[in-house]
Amino acid sequence: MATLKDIAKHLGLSTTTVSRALNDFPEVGRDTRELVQRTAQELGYHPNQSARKLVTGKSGIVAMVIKAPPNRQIDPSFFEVMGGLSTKLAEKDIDLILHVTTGQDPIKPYQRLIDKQTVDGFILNAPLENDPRIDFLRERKFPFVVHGRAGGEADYPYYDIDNYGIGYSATTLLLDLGHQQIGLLNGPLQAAFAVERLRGYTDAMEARGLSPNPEFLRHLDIHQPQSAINIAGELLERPKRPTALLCSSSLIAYSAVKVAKLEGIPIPQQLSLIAHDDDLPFQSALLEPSLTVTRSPLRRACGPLSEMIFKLLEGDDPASLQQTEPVELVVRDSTGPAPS
Amino acid sequence: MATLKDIAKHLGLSTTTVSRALNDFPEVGRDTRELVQRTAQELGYHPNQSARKLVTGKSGIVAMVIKAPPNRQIDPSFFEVMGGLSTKLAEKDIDLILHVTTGQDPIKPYQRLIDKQTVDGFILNAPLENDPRIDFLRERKFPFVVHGRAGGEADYPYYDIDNYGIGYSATTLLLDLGHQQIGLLNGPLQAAFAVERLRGYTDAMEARGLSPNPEFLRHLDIHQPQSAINIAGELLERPKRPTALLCSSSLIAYSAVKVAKLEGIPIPQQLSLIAHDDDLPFQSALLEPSLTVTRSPLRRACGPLSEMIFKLLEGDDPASLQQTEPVELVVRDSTGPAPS
DNA sequence: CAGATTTTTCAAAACGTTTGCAGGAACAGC
DNA sequence: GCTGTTCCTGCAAACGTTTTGAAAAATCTG
Repeated sequence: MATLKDIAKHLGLSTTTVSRALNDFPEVGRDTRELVQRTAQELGYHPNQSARKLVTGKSGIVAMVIKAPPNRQIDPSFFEVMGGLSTKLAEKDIDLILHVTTGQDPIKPYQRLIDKQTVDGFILNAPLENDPRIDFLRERKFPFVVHGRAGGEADYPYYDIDNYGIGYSATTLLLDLGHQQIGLLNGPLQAAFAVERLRGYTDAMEARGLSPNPEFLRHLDIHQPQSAINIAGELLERPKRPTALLCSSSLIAYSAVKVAKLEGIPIPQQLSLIAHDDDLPFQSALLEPSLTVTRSPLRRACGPLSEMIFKLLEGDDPASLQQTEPVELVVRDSTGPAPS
Repeated sequence: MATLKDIAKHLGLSTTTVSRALNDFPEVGRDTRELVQRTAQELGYHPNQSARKLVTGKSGIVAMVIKAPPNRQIDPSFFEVMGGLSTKLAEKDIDLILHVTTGQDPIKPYQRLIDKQTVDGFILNAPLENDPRIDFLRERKFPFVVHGRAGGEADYPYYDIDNYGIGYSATTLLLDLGHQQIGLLNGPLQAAFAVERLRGYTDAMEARGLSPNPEFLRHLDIHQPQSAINIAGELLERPKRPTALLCSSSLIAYSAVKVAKLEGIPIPQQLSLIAHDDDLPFQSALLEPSLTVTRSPLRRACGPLSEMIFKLLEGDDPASLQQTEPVELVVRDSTGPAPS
C-alpha cells in the first residue's frame, strides 16, 4: 500500500504538499499538482480512510438499522431501498453498513455505532408516529435522514410520500363514484404513514359531510397477506358490508381480491378496490382485475435520500433537506360506480 | 467522547497502562485493572475504531457485495443470509457493509473496498463455477469466506450444502419409485451449485445403467417464476414427457404444479415432483400437494459463516475452515410410483 | 539487608492523514 | 536596490490507539 509519505519521498516533496495536491487545494502549483496526481495514480495510491477519519472525523460510512422481529420475515421493501441506496451512495464513495437487530431496544444499535465512532450518519426507515430513534439522534445532534416522516413537527431531513394525499385523493375518488360505505385496510397506527392516511381518509369523508364508520377501519401489518385475508373476510362477510375498500398496500388488495372471489362478490360491480402501490416487483397492473392505485415507486426514494445524506454530511442545514413526493393516481379496472 | 488519555489523566496513570488494563493484558496489576475498567465504564469510554485500525490494521468491518442486474430484482435469499449474518456478526462486534453493484465488472467493488482499507474481509455468495472473485482475492491473500463453493479444488474457507448429494439422493428416490424419464429443472450452469446437482443427478442415473435424456435437462434462473412456467410447460406439453421432475427450487416446483394443473396432469399419479427447499418464507409444506423436498434451511448458514470469518480474522488456517452441510430428504405428497 | 527476580508501570514511537503557521522564492512597484 | 505582494512549499503538531523497550517498584532469596 502506497502512502502519502511514499509519494513524497519519491518526488522529494513534503507530505503536506502531496496531501494538498491530491485534495485540489488552490495554493499548490499547477505543475506540482499534476505531477503528484500522476505519480499517485502510478503508485496505486489510495488514501487510508481510518487515518483520514482520525483527523477529519469523517469515516465515509453511513448505517441503516433494520428491525427483524423474531419470527417474522423482514419487510422486502427495506431491502429494496437498501439496495438502491447502496448503489447511489457508492457513487459518492460512501459505504453503507447494514445492521439487522432482533433485540427489543430500538436505540441500542444506534448507540453502539455512535460510540464506536464508525459512522457519519444514519438512514432511518419505517418511522413510528412517535419514534424514539428520532428523539435520540436529534438530542445527540447526530446526522440522520428519515425515509418517511414521524408525527409532530418535522425539523429533521426526510423524504416522504404524501400519505395524507393518498388517503384524501383515493377516498375522494371513491366518493365521486358514489360510494359512502368505504372501508380502510390501513397499516398499524404506530406507523406514521398509517396515521397520515387515516387523516386524509377522514378529512375527505368529512368534507362531504360523512363520518367514517369505525367498524370499517382496520389496522394491520401490510406485509402479512394472511392477516389481510382474515380481516378482509371479516369485513366482507358482514351483512352490511362496505362497497369500497381502500387498501394500504397492493398485497392487501390482492388478499381482498381473493376473498371477494371466494365470496362471489364481483369487482368492481359490487365492490371497488383501490390500493397504494410501492411499485415493488409485485405487479398490481397484471392483477385480475387490474388495480386502481395511488402509485409511488419506492425506488425513487433512493436518489433523494442519498443526495440528502450527502449534503447533510457536507454541513448543509438539516431543515432545508426535506422533500415530499406527490403521488400519482392511476385509475384501472378495480373501481367503479357504487352499486345502487 | 472520552479517550484513553482522559482516563489516564483522570487516574494519574499512563495511557499504556490504561490500554493494557482494558485489553486484559496479564502484566497489569489486578487492582489497577479493575480500577481502570470501572472508570472507563463511568466515563463512557469506547475505543475509537479508526485509531485502533491505524495501528492494528483491523477495522472490525467485513463486506458483502451483491450483484443487482439492471432490470431484475435481487434474489431474496441474499437478503435472508445478509440479515442473519448481520445479527450474528454483531454479537462479535463486527459490522457488515453491504454493497450492491449494478456494474458488469465483478472485481471492481472488491478492489475498491480493499484499496480504501475499510474492511478486514469479505463474504462471497452465489459463487460461479469459475469465479473470478475467488481468484482475485486468493491472489491478493485477502481474507474471505464463501457461502457455497466454486468448481475445482476448494482451498478457501466455505460453507456449502451437499449439492451433489441433493442431485444424487433426489434422483435415487425417484429411480426407486420406478421413474426412468426424469426431468431436471436446474439452475444456470455458470452457478457452481447447478453443476454439482447435475453431476449428482447424472451419477445416480448411471449407477442404474441409465443415461440422462438431454431433452429433459433445463437450466434456468431459479428465482424467476415466469421462465420456470414457460420451461415446465415446454417439457410437459411434449408427447413423450418426463414422469418426474427434479426442481432446483420450490419456486420452480410451484410453477411446475401450476402448469401440471393447467394441463390436467395429476400429481403424483402422472407426475412426481421433488424440489430443493431453502426453507425461505415460501412454504413448500403448505402447497397443494405438499412437496417432497431436499431441505436445508438457508438461515443455518449464518452461524457457521460468521464463526468462520471470525476465526479467519483471528488468523486461523483458511484451509481448516470448510464445512459441508448434509441435506435432509423430506418425503411428502408430490412423489409417487411411476405410472405404468 | 543486599542482591536477584518478578511484577508493574511508563515514555516514546508508530500507524497515515490533515492543517496552522512559518518561510522561501519570484516578481512587481517605487 | 528595497519593500511589499503573491505564490508555493515545508515543518511540526494533532487525531486516538497499540506496542516496544526500559525503568521503577515490589517481592522474594539466602
